[in-house]
Amino acid sequence: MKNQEISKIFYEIAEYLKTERIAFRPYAYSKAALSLETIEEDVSDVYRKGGLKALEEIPGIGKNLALKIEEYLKHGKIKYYDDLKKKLPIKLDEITRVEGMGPKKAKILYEKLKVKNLKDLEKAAKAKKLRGLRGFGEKTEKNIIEGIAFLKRDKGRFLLGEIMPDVKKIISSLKRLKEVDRISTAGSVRRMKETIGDVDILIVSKNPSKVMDFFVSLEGVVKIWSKGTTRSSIRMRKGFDVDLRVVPEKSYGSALQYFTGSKEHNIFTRRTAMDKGLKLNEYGVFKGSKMIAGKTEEEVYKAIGMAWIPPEMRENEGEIELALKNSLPDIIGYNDIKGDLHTHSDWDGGANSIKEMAETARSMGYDYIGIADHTKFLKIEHGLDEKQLLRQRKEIEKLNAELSGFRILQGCEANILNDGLIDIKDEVLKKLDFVIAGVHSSFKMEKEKMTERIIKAMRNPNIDIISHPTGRLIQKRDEYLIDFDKILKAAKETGTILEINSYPERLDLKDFYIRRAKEAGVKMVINTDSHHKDQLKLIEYGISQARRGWAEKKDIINTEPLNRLLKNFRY
DNA sequence: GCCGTTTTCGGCCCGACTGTTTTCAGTCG
Repeated sequence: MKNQEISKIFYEIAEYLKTERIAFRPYAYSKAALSLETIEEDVSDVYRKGGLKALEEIPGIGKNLALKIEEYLKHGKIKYYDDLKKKLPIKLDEITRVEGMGPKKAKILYEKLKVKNLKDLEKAAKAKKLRGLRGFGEKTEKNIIEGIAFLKRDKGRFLLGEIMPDVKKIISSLKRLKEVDRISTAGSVRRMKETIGDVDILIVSKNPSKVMDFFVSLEGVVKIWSKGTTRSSIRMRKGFDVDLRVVPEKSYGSALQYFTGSKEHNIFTRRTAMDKGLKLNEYGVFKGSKMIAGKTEEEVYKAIGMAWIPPEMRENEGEIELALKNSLPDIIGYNDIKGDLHTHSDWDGGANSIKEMAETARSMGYDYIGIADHTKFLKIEHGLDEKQLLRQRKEIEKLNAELSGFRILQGCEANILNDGLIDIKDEVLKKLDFVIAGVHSSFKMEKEKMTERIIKAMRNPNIDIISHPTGRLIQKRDEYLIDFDKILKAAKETGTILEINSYPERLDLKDFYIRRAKEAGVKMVINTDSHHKDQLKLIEYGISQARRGWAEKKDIINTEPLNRLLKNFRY
């Protein structure tokens, strides 16, 4: 798809234009770049079907940019961009990734010191050549060296599940401060995005300097980027940054709305407000100079004619249109799950016994738990064979006899072999309460073969659930190649349930696919894939992913009580 | 360079903070 390539070029052009101190045109280019990034259609298709006219229909693309897109599609390059690069032959995108380095500083460094890339920049800074240049001093030099070190160490984004425990700790420390009147996370943490760049926190306080003093001296702070009375920014030992903002009580709601984002959501909400003759910013909603809302998010959204939108949905993916009509989906809540169906016990090398897993599940208020240990093909995971599964069944029956008001279900996480067959005999699968099947080998199959492989497993009437259906590991491994539409069609036909795996590096299905599954009428289940009883609480991330995919309670089978749940299983 | 029931010109987000200056430019969100 050419969208991303062209989008990247437009973003770079915007940066180049900033070095020339041109006003507004950079803004137009970045807006167009963002637009290309987010549209679903391939620009080559758009152009093929409707030519330049159709390109101009894309928001943010006018005559001029349509021509540049055409040029790229035809010749694989854009002359305007090449000329800009010739004029300033440096790796702008690379250099501006360094915290504190923007396009204008980059230009100065090229003109004075011939700095062209990250390497040159590091060399010059370490040789103390930056200090003395206009706008540069010792501190800037030091910050640049540290910024480069950070870039080298990390890709800059963290898994939600990786930093959420730290975020909760920071929030509860701040909450204990008597100067803090109100507090909330904002930004991508509040939207529960699968990866987080930095953490935003918003508070109301009548004594901000006290709060800021406390904030910058929190346990684990390794660097103070900035400290003021309305905003401070720190880096934690783990490597992520936290931004704290203090806002007045009367603007808390609008500030929360503003800083929660996403950027695209905000652009659209502000535009909607403008259409109604109102102005929306972080301080409130204004009619002329009169403030008509701001204290709570609910009243802010109401003032611009919308229903309150759950943070997880705020990505400008159609939620605003629905909020205007007051017809947002009633997405699943964090307390709607009645049991976890994908957990591992010490039978396959997990940390805890079946009984311990069940007790933890029960203490979380669940009505049932499914034990789904690996099966024999996965030798590394001590997979169970037919005999062991039948023995395990006896033990679970015994445990259930001792329990009332709670039920342990026996499943297994069987392997879908390369040919789509399952590594456990059907007559044994039939005896279990439910069966999960997943791909755990040969991830690099061709798309068609992999799709066929999974669909064949779905057609086995003993298979109820497909675990982590796309196989991705965030920042580590891409999803395997599958035709998701075909998978959905087969799931619908066979009544197979697709898993939303809550494991922080999986989150599989991801939000985008969840939404498609929901639209296709395919049922899903939110599981943790726990190998330890403490991991059962990871369910929060599966639920947030489901919310980001607009899933409702009725789309998720493990929101149902036991008797209804069991009807979803075929044998 | 885009956009438009405020429509073909004049807006486009702008405030906070740092590090440099000696009143402000650059960066960030």
